[in-house]
Amino acid sequence: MSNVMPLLAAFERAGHRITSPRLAVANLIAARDGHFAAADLVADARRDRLAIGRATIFRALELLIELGAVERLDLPTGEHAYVSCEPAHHHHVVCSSCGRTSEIDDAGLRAFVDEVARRTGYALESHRLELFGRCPACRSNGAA
Amino acid sequence: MSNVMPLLAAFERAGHRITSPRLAVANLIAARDGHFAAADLVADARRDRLAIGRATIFRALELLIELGAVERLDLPTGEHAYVSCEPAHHHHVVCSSCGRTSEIDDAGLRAFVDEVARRTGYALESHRLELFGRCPACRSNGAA
DNA sequence: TCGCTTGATGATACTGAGTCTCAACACGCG
DNA sequence: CGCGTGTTGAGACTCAGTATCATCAAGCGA
Repeated sequence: MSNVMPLLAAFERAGHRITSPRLAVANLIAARDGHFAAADLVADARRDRLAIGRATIFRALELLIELGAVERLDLPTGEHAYVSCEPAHHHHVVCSSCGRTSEIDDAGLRAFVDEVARRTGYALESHRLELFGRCPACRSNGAA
Repeated sequence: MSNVMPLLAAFERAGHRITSPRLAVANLIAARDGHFAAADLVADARRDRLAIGRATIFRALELLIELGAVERLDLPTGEHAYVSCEPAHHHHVVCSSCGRTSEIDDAGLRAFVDEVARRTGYALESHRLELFGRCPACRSNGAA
């Protein structure tokens, strides 16, 4: 459960209208804990009897990704998932029990990337890093 | 262009038969430079007039992934791709021009992961890291 | 207020990756 | 030979994501 505001702000900042379908999608995303699939949003919309087309949900999602307010991640299983997040470069730590994510900033990664560049001779442009494990809450719960 | 042997060895080690379709798939993979999509293999097989079913290619690929002789990676675009590689924990540096990959071992990542675990309190189980950039060859070529 | 332009929407068809099903086949073994 | 298990290929299917297109709503100038 996060806040809708950053999502709406992202729309506005980029000069897109905040229409009622977009607001609805933003609400659905904000109401979600942890990562979710596009299909989840579609299901949520249907559950709530929202008259939002599938295409619209995908479009809103795509827009938010482009604006950096939502990020796409790849679970260890190879599935794609989405998370709403701050629009700054960072990485995610994903709880393999509850699916919640935490964001982490550099934490020394920069040095690691430089080291790899030095060793391989590549001019590194971007990277993708995702960490998976059990979050503190799930650990203390001992829950699945 | 890599070697077929490790792929065949992976099949044998796990007690799977090296049948002619599997051999063919291994050859197609070995003949590939850099990463490839499953569809590429299907196309290659067709081009070479090989009588191999689509399903068989996917099955062989799945098996090789399970055995660690092939890894699935996620390109920055969100597409899935495969690369053949050593069956040990490591990460890939992918050339964004030519698609070739290099493998890197720890290179200090371990310390980084520990640091993240310390900061977030997560019990980290696995991670996924991919780096993208231009390889030395492409850099000196100035080629696209 | 009318009417135009532009962005947004929703239904639907489509694509493409990957999976599932199932009947047929091939090997190893008694 | 005849059985059992592992493998195969064709094709149907699923599911995420995209493309098409006619409709609709908001903003704006005349």
